[in-house]
Amino acid sequence: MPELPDVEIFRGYLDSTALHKRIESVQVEKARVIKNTTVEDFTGALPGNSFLSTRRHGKHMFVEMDKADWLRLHFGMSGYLKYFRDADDRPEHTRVLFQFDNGYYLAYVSQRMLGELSPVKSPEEYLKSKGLGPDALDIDSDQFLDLLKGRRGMIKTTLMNQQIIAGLGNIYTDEVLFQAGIMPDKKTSDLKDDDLKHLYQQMISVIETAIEKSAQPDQFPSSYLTPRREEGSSCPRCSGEINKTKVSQRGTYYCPSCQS
DNA sequence: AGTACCACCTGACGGC
DNA sequence: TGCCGTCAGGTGGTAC
Repeated sequence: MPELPDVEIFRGYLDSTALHKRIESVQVEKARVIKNTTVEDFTGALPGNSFLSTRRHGKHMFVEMDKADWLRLHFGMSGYLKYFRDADDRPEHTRVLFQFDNGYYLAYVSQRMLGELSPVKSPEEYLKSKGLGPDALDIDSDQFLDLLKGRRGMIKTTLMNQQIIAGLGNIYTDEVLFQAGIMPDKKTSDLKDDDLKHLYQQMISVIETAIEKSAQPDQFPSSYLTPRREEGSSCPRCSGEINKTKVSQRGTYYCPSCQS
């Protein structure tokens, strides 16, 4: 699930559980998820630190440490965090485990191991080095237009490009385009300014709604497409059939009569 | 600039 | 029951 709203929920979860607790030890179960440093340096640098604060940019989460570099967490396609005390509650695919001096643990879980953790000097430096675009919640309508105008690719591809705008992935891009009534394979350059303004409003609305609903699709408004991502389901607006296709090699759901 | 294709991983599911 | 292809909400590299 980890797109912008999911990562924002993870951030709030870490804030309300693991902040300001002294790290006693760090256990790396799968070295593959640690990037830009060795497992030894990673596990050696953290004990004695506390998590001071968190930030999020797009799908990345940054954790400020009091003595070491910032910690960057990315969740890939299957990652999440879990704070627990009893060993029985330890999630199955725990890849990194932080132990605090209050006896609790924070697990970084990633079944498919496509996520990653790395130390970074600062969030800004990392974002710059990767060329990430601004966070989707950090731009206004005019900036959105500037970022998208003149793009020749398909609108779904453009919205999912983290170098243009950071935060939207496959699921939420489909939802935003459904709410905006725009076909995912429409060329971005074919959209009028008014279309882009409407699209911007829907993007903000979808993201804010998703965060408000804890990124749980079963709590989304009944007008949302996301809980109906399966072939043969019916459109929440017109009751017609939801179609599935591929855009940029990704499974794409849309309503052929509500989107054009 | 844009796109197709492959790779990285694990696991669930449907067909045979 | 077992094997196999396909697919899954991410990203990065390569080749055209």
